[in-house]
Amino acid sequence: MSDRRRTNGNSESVDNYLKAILTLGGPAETRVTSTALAERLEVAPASITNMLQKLAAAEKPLVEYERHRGVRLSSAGKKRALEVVRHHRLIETFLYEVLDYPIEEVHEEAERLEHFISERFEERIAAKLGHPKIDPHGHFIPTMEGHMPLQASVKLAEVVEGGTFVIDSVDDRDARTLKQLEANGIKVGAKLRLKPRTATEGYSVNIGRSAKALDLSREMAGDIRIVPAQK
Amino acid sequence: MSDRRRTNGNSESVDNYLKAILTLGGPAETRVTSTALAERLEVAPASITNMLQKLAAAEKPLVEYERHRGVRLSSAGKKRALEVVRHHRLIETFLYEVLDYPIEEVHEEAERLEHFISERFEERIAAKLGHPKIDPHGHFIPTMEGHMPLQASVKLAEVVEGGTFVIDSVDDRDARTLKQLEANGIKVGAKLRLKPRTATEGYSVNIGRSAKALDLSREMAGDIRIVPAQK
DNA sequence: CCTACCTATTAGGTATACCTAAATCGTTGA
DNA sequence: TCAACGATTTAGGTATACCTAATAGGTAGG
Ligand SMILES: [Mn+2]
Ligand SMILES: [Mn+2]
Ligand SMILES: [Mn+2]
Ligand SMILES: [Mn+2]
Repeated sequence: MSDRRRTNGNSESVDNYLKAILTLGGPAETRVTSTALAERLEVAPASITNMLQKLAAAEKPLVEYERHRGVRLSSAGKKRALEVVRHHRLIETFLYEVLDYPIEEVHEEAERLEHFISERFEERIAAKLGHPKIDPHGHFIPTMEGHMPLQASVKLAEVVEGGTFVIDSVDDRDARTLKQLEANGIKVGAKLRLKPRTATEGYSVNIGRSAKALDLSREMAGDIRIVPAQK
Repeated sequence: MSDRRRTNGNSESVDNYLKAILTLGGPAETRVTSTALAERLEVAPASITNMLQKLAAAEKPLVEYERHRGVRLSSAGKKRALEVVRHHRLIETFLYEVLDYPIEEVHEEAERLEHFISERFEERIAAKLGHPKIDPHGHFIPTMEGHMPLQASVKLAEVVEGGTFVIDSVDDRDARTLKQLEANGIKVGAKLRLKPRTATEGYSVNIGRSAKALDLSREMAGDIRIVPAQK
């Protein structure tokens, strides 16, 4: 099967590069370095350079690449990246809602299947789920047209002032941490009181109306995004 | 992604070879020729020879191969082939029952996804469906342990005497023909009266209690399997 | 302003899974 | 028996997507 490409025409690898560039470039779509991609994709830097040159040289380039200056997505590349993200998040939602997966296991399965489902499959699970806008981790699901609102939340680990917050979303990539969060009642939509941070201290929070303070590991704090609670 | 292999360890290609050998070898597990595989998999004969030698030479061989004498599955190969068939048929059932796919579209999607789902996914859709034994085309779904009853039905195209029959199963690989069958009410479990065949004639049948005779194309007749009606 | 040092690219390889063209094997009919 | 023919295998390539080692580029501190 030399043509290990799906309906759309990109290989699984290419899809993963595009998604990584989308994520690492952030909403500002800043250029992404080879090293950053190498780390994210767990591939040697030399391999990254190779792939980027190939993607940039294609008839219909998926990225804009300048030697030694990093890459950004072309509009075709961005379109495809958002489509893959849509697949990923719809699949996660489906696995969680319909197939009763544990929250920490949806990501890995979605990471594989996102590349292989047809447009029909995408459409059918979206319909079955009532065209959801948010996945089980609190992330926006891009629309069929490739639109996605930008995230207003901030990383808990970066918040200094204390206060009451609502959990906006959690990172989905580390199953272990995600399971710990879940076990401590840290899930999307939950309320959380955060102690003001004093220099060296860790992160001490109260979940919901609990009086018991919970000390978050650095990992946990880094994987949680929050927004100020209403009023 | 040089390691384009799933949880289990075989590539998509290898899985497809194993499945083809299982099917072409039939219940008697006769040796399958390179040519037969080449046709089935739409791959050049030379490529078949290459792959068979690789599969036979592996530490844990998936096939028994003798130069110029064809291949058969080893017991490891058979185990994996049945697992892939189980995936395929569970996915088809799922697409049909849960996602409301048209019958003629389930096969193609299953053909891709069968290689990429996890054991958990397999288990969850099986549970959701109530551990079905038969897929939407009337084919047995191998059990988790790798058992599959053998098919008692015969090809309609090979039946000479007339009589009343029940449609046991239909071939799933040609979407066009399958759609035609469906459109004519030819579906699993339906009753069918077949005129005795006179030498050159085609296949004339009545579906259900219909008085209108239907002339089947060679294609259609070849894709239907039937069993004598009870009593 | 120039060297270290880190980043990135080039060069040269590997494995998988294909392909075409050129042998070679096996069987069968004269 | 044996030559011819079709089936099968061998030989030699391609494309994708990786890798390691060697080289070159950029920049920040002295
Ligand atoms: Mn995810
Ligand atoms: Mn992926
Ligand atoms: Mn099928
Ligand atoms: Mn398949």
